[in-house]
Amino acid sequence: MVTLAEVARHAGVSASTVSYVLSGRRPISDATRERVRASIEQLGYQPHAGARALASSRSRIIALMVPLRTDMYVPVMLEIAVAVATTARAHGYDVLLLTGEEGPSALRRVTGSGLAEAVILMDIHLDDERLPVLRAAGPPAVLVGTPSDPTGLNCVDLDFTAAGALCVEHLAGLGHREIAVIGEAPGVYARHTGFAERTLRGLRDRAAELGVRLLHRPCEGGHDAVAGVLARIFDERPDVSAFVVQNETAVEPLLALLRRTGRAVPEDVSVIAVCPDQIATQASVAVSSVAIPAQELGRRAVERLVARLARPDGTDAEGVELLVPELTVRDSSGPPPRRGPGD
Amino acid sequence: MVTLAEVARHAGVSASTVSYVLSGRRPISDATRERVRASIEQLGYQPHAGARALASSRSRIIALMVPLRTDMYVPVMLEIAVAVATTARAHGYDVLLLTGEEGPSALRRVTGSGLAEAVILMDIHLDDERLPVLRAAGPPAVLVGTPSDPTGLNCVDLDFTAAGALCVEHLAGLGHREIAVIGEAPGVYARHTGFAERTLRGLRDRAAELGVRLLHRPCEGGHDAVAGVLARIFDERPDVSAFVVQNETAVEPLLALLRRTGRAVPEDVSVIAVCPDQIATQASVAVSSVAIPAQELGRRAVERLVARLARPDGTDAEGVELLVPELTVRDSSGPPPRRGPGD
DNA sequence: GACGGTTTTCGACGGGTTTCGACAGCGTTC
DNA sequence: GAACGCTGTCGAAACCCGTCGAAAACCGTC
Repeated sequence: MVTLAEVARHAGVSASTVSYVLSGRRPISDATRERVRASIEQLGYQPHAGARALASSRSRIIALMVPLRTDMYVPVMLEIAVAVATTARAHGYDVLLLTGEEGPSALRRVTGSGLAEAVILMDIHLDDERLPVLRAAGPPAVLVGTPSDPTGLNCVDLDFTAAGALCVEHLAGLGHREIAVIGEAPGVYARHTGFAERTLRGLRDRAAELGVRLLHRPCEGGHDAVAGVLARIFDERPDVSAFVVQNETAVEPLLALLRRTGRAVPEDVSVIAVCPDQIATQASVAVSSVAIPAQELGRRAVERLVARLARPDGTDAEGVELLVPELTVRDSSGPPPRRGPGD
Repeated sequence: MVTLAEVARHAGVSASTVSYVLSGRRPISDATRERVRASIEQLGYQPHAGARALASSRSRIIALMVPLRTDMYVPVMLEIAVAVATTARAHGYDVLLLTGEEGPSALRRVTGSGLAEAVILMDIHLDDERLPVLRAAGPPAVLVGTPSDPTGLNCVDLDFTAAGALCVEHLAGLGHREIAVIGEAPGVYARHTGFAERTLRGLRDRAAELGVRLLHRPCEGGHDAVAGVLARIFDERPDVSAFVVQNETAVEPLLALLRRTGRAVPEDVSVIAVCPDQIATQASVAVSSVAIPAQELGRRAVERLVARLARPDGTDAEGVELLVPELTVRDSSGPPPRRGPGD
């Protein structure tokens, strides 16, 4: 392995000079710099990451904690992770992949050992057990998601409450008075996953304001589960004329089931979803949807973190950064059917 | 930050003793060990990762390179990644997340700088551009997937050729003589992605052996794309009685389209897929499928790597480890319809 | 008191980063 | 013209924190 000392010898300068050429933390004459650069090139020198981390106490590594469960929003998760990785690289950082498995202690481990300088957390629960670690002399952190009390924390999230409201507004604006919500799997709510509960609140609050009836049912993924939930919904509320779906795996089954039971979308029933655009556009009916800006979330999380790490005084511009949801109207939503006198 | 020296002082021993308590590379008396342990506990000591890596020239980090494109087999990718991460942790390693974006140079970077000791590569193309880097004095590596020439490389993969063969056998055994294959997006074949091409070869070879006609069509994801491909297939080969699908996003659309065009599955048409079990079981008809053992692949890749790293002589038990595919028969495959004389 | 075995310490690394100071070159000043 | 200060470059050496080879200290024995 080539070391900095060898480069220095080769270029006829001292080790510190090479170091400064690399870091640019002090001016080096053009001639020297070029000579050093050439030596680095020739010898194929690469600074040793460990030595660097030791000497500078900066590892240039960001830890990313993804949920262990891969039972929900998988494409979104991966897309965020990839966006985090590429954005981090653009800023000279690498990304360490942590799963939720180890729990909060993983944070202490990678942070306390100086392995990672900062962390990004995904799959935030309202009362997330990792938060105490962060608040107590924790490392710089950004949450992708929002807990119930974000005080002292740094969050980036889609405004799911607004997303929920937006869905109801759209449907109410079209004339729907009775809406059903097909949600995530029951476990997601049981864990008090932030985005799911917030969406639900947004839906309910705006529904109440607009005098729209709302029925929410959690739903496991897959065709059969959706079939069961759908049957129950129509049983309880035969007048439902619109669905809001927040469950990637339920979109297509719902469309199929509606079709099979003779309900045309959007003529008889409207469907809108909170899901990645890919799901919405690839469905058998292009679904009106509120997109989940996965890449944007990942990118912003890293940028916040990098900005924070660049600040030498360690001040934390805490706060929640909410992205404004946007509803794209496609082919699955329209006015409710006119009810004839006999209905 | 607490250092090893402070622990040593606190416990009244030398630094090296603490180090040996930690590493266990040398016997330490019970009394001393306990004292040191207590001090570590009390002070909340955590060894500095960088210092460790520097001194031992082992970073205990494995780099995992995932494809940048998140356009195919997303759940499988994430599942493998998560399995890699958890298995690695179980062996004391952490995982660095690389995207394909940087290309082969990323391998040089993390490896040359001693950031990562070894790498796991996913999304292997037949003539992958990262392979030269690996062969030329490369780091320990395991590929999840198989290139066309695996000489000198370490691969873990599902035997996709056998998987393809298995599909044809199953259908031929049921009596089908005319099979259509709905494949991955054209881009996947254009890139010569290993698993896609191998599956295809397995399908074709066995079809030829068994005298079955086979038609292969790549297919973008999504309902409309599948509709187009399906129409073309029935146009070219009206007698197709079975489909093999290797494209996560095409399974459900295919089922829906068959239903809509009045073809019952499996009475009129059989469908089998090469896909994760979750997709197969959650579809509107439980699909007979060859599972993609994502977790197993991730786990084995790490275990091979760890075994290799543990070998002090650096010998490489190279070779390709192929998992035997298993076909699970569900509700989507059966004998072809009997053809009346008028057909 | 020498000896074998076990336990512990000393100190030299590993490869960068950064502080401090040396030195050169140049313009001022008396 | 010598002394002085300044800026712009660079080098020496301390330091970051573990690891591990070599050697010392300690124990009980013969």
